[in-house]
Amino acid sequence: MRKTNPTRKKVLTDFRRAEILAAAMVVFGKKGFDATRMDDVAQQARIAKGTLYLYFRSKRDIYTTAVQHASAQLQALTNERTGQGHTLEEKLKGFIAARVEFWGENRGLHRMLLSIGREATHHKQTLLMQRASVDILLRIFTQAAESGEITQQPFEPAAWATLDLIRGANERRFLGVTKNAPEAEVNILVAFVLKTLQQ
Amino acid sequence: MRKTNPTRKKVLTDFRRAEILAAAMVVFGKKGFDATRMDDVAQQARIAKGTLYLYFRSKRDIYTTAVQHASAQLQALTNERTGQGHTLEEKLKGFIAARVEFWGENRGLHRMLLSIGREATHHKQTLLMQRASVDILLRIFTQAAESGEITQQPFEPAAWATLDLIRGANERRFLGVTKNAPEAEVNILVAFVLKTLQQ
Amino acid sequence: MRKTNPTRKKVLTDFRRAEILAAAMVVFGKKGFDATRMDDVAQQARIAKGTLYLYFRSKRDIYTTAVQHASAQLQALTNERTGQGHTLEEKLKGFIAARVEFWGENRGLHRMLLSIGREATHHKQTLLMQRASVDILLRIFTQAAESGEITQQPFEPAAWATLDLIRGANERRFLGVTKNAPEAEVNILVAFVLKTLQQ
Amino acid sequence: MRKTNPTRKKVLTDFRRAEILAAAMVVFGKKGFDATRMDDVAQQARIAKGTLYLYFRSKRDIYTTAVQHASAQLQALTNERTGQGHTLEEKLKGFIAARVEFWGENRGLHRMLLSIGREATHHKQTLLMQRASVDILLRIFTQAAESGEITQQPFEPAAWATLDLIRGANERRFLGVTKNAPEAEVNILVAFVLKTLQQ
DNA sequence: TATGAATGAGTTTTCATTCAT
DNA sequence: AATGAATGAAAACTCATTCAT
Repeated sequence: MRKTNPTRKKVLTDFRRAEILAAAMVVFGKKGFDATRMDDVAQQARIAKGTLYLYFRSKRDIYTTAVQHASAQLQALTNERTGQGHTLEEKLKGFIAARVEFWGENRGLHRMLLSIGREATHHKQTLLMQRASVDILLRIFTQAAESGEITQQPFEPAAWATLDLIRGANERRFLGVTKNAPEAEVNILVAFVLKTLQQ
Repeated sequence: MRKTNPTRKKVLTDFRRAEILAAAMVVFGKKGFDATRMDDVAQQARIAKGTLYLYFRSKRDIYTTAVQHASAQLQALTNERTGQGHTLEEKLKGFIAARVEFWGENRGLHRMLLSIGREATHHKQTLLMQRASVDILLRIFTQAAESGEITQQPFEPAAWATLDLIRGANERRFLGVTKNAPEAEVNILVAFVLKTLQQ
Repeated sequence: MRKTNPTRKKVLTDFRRAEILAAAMVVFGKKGFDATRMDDVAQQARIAKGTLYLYFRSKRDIYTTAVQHASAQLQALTNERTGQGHTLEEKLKGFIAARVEFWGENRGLHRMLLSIGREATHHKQTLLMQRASVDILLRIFTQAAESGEITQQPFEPAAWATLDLIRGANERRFLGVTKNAPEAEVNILVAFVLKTLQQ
Repeated sequence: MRKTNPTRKKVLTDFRRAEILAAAMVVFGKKGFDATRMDDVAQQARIAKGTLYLYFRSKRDIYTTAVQHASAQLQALTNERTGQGHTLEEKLKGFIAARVEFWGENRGLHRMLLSIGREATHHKQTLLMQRASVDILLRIFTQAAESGEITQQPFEPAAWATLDLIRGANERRFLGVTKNAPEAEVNILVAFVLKTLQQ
């Protein structure tokens, strides 16, 4: 008769939400927001359509939450990877490796997020996420300049260029255009970016 | 009994098709494929919705044709611009300028085409278009290597990187993140790519 | 090629709207707002479901418009009928006859409107309509008092009572509980109300 | 082997059913049948949604039972109140007071019951209930005629009119249109009905 | 040829009812 | 007996496509 431990309930709910988000990422990633049917998400999550609405308010709610989720995960992974490095090259490698790994494991999401969304509503979210990444890079570059590894210069263009190169490389890997191993891919990208920062 | 010159007729038809395609590019570019309504396209083209179906079989048909159209236009512009140059830098500048100009005038299309489409059906088209661009770059790079301007190396990575950088720069211009004049943008990009090709 | 006379178009649109409203009144009246399916309305109007949405924004829009329509019609009929009378009895007869006739011809609507709607959202509309009727009665009663036909008194209770009696009588007629001819019904009601106004 | 007294069990069951019915009356009255959610009823009854189905077969079953319940209660109260009176006025006052009190305490139910229901299934129930009330009134009126208090006449119209007036008065009180105290309201109604019965 | 009103299949969302715990 | 998460049928509404004019 008594309510069971509310924490227990919350854990279960969070678990279900996570399951649904995982399923949604797969389907949204494969088909995009518009072409995704709630039926598809439900089927992927192996639950009934109506159940989705016990955990999320709407299709858009699922999408938005999935994006925020992914974004947070990526930032965490980036901090972890870049924190381990000391030289510019090490930090840069960490930054890039985080993105190659993360998107490699969340391929669907990549298109969902990094190709600037078709729908105007998604632009802001995408830009915010990119902005956060650029800021991390700027910090890395500035520190390297302060420690004399590279010369001072306006780093913003190089930061954006770095993101552009990573995005392109990932896309081509996911589409099978290129077939480098992740580590090789990372090294190629690091080399490119370092060249970019040279005088 | 027939009076109308069939050629004359064809010209008219082509003209109408072109008008519709132009309208469609605007709307598809602004809203994306799914969010675009046939009503929107008709209104933009200043014709009745039903008329669209006299010139195209379906919404998807309009989309596909628009993409092919744009692709052809871009190739033509690229050939023209790169043909005028003699040094690596001149040809590269032509290549990049063609893309900055073209997409600047067809902003809508940019998202429509260069962000790898969400639906699998669009991938092929996008990749074909990119492949054509990469091939042109490879030719430019190889000629420069032959003429001793740069050292021989596997140029494919640099070619793809060039496209990545152009795409990113254009996106940011269209979204207002960066505000460089076209010429300045081109110069920045050329410099980046040349660095990329250095030892 | 030229647009046809815009008036012509408006006439057609109004006609369609009227057709849909008529159909909607029948179905809403029979089943009530919630239990009515848009399919039902469409079928009753002999058009496709989607067509409803070319003329009305939503189910509620159809309902609201139908109510306003009916309300306006009733007011007009009331003014016509009461305007013809000179004595209290004649005017009262006009007022009541208008309601017996009108609802007799729009039975469905009667339940839709006069049984105070179940849903809170409909109360305001219903009350506004009743208020308008009460005001007409008050004017009639006051004039009769001024001309000495009846004694001055607070007329509002009698006005509401009049509406209550008419509603009940109509309901019973429509449900087959009573079977008086309309004229007889009107006379009975008039007699009741006149008694009510006596000292 | 059985231990539990079946009567005891039945008492418990009846108690639960009564609790649920009370909760249901509140919610149905406030929102109407269609707009009421089983969740609402469960919450109001402070039990789980599933539990409702241990005591009732369906939403409609709850509704129907609630109506019958209310109807029986009203009849009982009416008998009690009218039984105390000796003159026409006293009995009539009892009859009306019973209805003003009862509905005042079960406001929700009022709309649920007395506004002739939208769905045909509800009509019969409502009519049966009204018929019972009319019969009581007829008895009161006939007795008064026999004792010479009023003259013989067809009393059915006056009986129905009485119900109409009570219903209207109650509705307006519940909606806040009028604000008379219950006793005042009763007196006004009695006066109206007595006038109605005069020559 | 051009129109735009009409269509109805397909989509998101709701909620009475069921059922595993 | 009680719970409340899960279900899926059903409803409102959209929009690509058709077709009578």
